[in-house]
Amino acid sequence: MRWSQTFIPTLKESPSDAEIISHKLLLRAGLVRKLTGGLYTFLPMGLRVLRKIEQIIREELNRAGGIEVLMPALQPPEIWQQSGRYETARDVLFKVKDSAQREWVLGPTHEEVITHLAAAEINSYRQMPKNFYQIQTKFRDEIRPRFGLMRAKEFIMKDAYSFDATDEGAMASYRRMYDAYTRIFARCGLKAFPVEADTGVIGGNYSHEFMVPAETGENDVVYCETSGYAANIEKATSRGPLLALPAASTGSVPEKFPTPGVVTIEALTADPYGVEASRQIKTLVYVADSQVILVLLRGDDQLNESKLMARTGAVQVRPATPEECVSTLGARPGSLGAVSGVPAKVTVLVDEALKGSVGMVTGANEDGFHFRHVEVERDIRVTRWADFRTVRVGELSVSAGQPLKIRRAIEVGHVFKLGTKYSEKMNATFLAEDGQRHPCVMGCYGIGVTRTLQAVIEQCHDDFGISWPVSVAPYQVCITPLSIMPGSLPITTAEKLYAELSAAGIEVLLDDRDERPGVKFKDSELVGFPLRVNLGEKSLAKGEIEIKPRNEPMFSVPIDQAAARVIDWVRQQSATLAG
RNA sequence: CGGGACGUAGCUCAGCCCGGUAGAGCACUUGCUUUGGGAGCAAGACGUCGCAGGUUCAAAUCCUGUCGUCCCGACCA
Repeated sequence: MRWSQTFIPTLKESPSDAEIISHKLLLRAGLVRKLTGGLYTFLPMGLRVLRKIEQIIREELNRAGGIEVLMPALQPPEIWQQSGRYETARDVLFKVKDSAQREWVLGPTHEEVITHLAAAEINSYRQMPKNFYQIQTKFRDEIRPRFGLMRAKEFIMKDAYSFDATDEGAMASYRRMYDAYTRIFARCGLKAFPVEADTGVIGGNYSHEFMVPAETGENDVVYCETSGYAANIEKATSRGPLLALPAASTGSVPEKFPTPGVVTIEALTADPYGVEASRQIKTLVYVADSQVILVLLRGDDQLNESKLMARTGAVQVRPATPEECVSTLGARPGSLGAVSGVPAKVTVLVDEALKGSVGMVTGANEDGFHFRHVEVERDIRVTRWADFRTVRVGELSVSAGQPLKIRRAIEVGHVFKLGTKYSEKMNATFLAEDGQRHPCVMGCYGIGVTRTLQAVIEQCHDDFGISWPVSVAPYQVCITPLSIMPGSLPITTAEKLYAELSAAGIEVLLDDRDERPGVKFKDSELVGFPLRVNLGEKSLAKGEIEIKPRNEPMFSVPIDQAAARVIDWVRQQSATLAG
């Protein structure tokens, strides 16, 4: 391809609505253009990268036994009602009406469609395992699209769904996909690593997210370098808070004392009270699926809502309003406690960090008063103990007892053992060897294709622009003649090299624009081609061609060896990425 | 949905406080010069100042509303 024939609108300056580096580079390198918030047009260079990532995904999934299908993006709401997600996924569902005022759903994912298919078509254990996948545009009614392709209203996703006759079979399918994902991201040149993920209301222990470390990511990953433990902070556990609780009881009974105007943990730590946050009990009132519950944490801990949902099985949780607090406990937030005045029907969930705690301070359910000398196990009616707190950096890992670290990351993939949640609801059953009907055991597996593209940029760039791994680069080589005067040595040599490389199957872009060398150099570095070949009068006169890998120093080779050296370089880089 | 900021040329932005002929740089067109790291000179084209009302002799500028964008938060199947 010739530069003048394609369309690469590069920009010197970043549009002001781009915040993070990968978003700026997407625009500056002419890969995409914004139509409106969360909706982007892929231009030729961006589309080529996208297709390459898709191709890597296809190859690896096919190798892992996946079979490609294509499901409708437009879906009837009935199947969403059947699975129950018409309600639970309400906030992200795009709905449209046709001319007859009939409602349709634009699919954010396809569990319902594929399970509907399986229900009709899979009747025997002999038809399994099956693993269907597709690469398709998804729609999600994001409240706040941001960061370019990272979080968009419309995005391309690879989604796969496995069907097995047995739990062991489902685990094997899961493992195959986990391994395939590892290879896919490695081939894309991405340093992505799997972390344990929250399984939400479905439960179970089999969910991993593939994370790309990046400060601009929207996830916090907790990890231990010694044991290799890594988990999404929604799921992560530790050996508990670092600060130990006081060992000795400070009094035999809870004692009420006045705390006028004190409504925060922090205010109680100040004079004249001087109660450290770790000696306070934080009493949170939540509404879990319309049920009012209390959650008690140590004052210096934060509630982890994902854990709350996982432990209670609630589909939706939210903090209670001040009015709901008053009607339940008789006091406003800031003076709440569970020592007295808790209605018998209200569930009291207590974080395990409070186990054995004595000499604690908590609200008295009376505005302006707190209790001191509280012993949780003695003075509070505990419905259930569990882990509800958010892990903090430096706490010790459960397995190795070493300090945990936390870092930001971009989620690019997710593997999830679903079990029979959807197959039961949508009646996807089969006849097993034992002559009985069983629900299929399912797994689902997603890769954000457009997000992966941007994650590569986020990870592979420098001050000059993008630096594509050769496996996903829009073109592997950019030939840059410094003069395009017809008949001049640079352009004739360039044409010859272009023909040789193309014949060898190398993807080459020939920068045939009538631009000054500086412009061509800057543009090729901005767009990020892995290898550039400079053809200038001076070096050609010496019988040499300059080869400039994007990330390595330039070197010169004799003209007649140039094609072979370029081909070698590209093949070597490709081989490295292919593992 | 709450809090904040911003909408002026294709892009980045100034002008707005204090109302009076709509600006700069980059990009674009033409010519000349230049030709190994985002060139120089000259000429040129490009705008209902987001939109709608209002105040005023007069509104990019002041007021009200509205739409859009971005940031923080809430949300994230």
